[in-house]
Amino acid sequence: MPIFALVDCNAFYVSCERVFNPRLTGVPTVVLTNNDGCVIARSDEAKALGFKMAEPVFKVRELIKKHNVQVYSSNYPLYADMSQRAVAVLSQFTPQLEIYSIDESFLSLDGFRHLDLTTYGHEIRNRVLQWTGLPVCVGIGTSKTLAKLANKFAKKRKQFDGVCDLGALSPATLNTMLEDTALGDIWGIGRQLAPRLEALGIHNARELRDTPPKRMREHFGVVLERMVYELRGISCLALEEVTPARKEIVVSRSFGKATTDKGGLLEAATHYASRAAEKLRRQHSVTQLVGVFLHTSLFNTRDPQYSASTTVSLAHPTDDTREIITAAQRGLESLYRSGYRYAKTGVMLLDLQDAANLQTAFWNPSRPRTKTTNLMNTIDKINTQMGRNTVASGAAGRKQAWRMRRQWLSPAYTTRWSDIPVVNAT
DNA sequence: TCTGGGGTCCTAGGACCC
DNA sequence: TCTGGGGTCCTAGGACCC
Repeated sequence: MPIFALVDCNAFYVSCERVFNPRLTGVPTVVLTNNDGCVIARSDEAKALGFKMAEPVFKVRELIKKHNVQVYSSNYPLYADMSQRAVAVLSQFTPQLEIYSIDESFLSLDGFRHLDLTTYGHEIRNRVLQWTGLPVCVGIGTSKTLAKLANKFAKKRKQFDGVCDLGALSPATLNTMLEDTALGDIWGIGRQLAPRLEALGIHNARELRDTPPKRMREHFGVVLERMVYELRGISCLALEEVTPARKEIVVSRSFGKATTDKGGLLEAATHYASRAAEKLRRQHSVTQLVGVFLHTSLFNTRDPQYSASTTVSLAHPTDDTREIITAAQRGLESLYRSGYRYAKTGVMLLDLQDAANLQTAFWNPSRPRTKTTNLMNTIDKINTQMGRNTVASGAAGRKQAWRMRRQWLSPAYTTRWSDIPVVNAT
């Protein structure tokens, strides 16, 4: 039987801010989504004050003011860099690791059965904290689903002190803990599934575990069937060490302020198209189908609503920013209707293929591949070294009135020379 | 006034084929 | 008047994740 550990960083974005701003320690702090729209990370103090996950900021203005809560805009370059550092530490504890998200990794502990895994978990926890400044919790179990659950116990129940190995618990204790676990706390059960399970008389994790898998398959399909096995400790979901190439790439943003202006929309689409093309090249893929969508605000019900999407096929597979921009602009032109206040647009790259596997005959004969590749590589290199958008399409605009709000952005402490913190020793 | 962004997997149903 | 069965591929939509 495999053994998995899930290592998850506590309030990751808030913790990243705290590493470089220790003044925030013990102070209620929240981090917001892009556009400063919703709360996505909360310190323990903020949770205690009643801040909810994904709550819109305008609903909690008073609460922020009343308790002098510290507010930060999302600083993704900082979080991505801190995430890499944490993974580098975790890699010292296992040869097999899956980066599951920016703040979570699955570790295979198959080769460490001879150790006391709870102790090992504490070593992981201590070293990540000491070397990166990030507090993490560790959950250990014989399936990914159980490791996720164990992590939740490690986080919520003080007696575990941040590390919970389900294998170290007696069956009776585990049963009680599963009975106390709401369906929604299980990995893979969301808002829709929970009430449907309740209707079948299944109310907690233990009852789901003890349901015949076949029954779940009949009612919900293979996903829930697998979940029952996973809860029984029979692993169905393997560790994925190499991140597979993305099957689609999406770049989309809500606007800082709704716009009626076609020019602004085209600028935004151009900007998103070039960001998407960068991502495409980074994973060495090519696209032959570019999707575009735009819509008005889902929340402003007084304004007339409009939502549309389309795809534009390309004659040849490509990773050329210029071709992708042209396609995105054409798509947007065809969708645009005047008289609406648009809140969001996005560009998708679909039908992705591995560039290396493509036969030369499929490339655009009017654009020699080597020339395109050299140009794109050069642009990517410049933008990596000199900062994003050092070289960019003029059609993305200079004013960028549509760009997102980030009112409370912290410095790029680890990724921009001018922002590196200065330490004074006296 | 103000509500994120980027993904995956699965299923059902239609088109089409032999 | 009668009108199979099985397979694949594609797409849209639902549900979930962080």
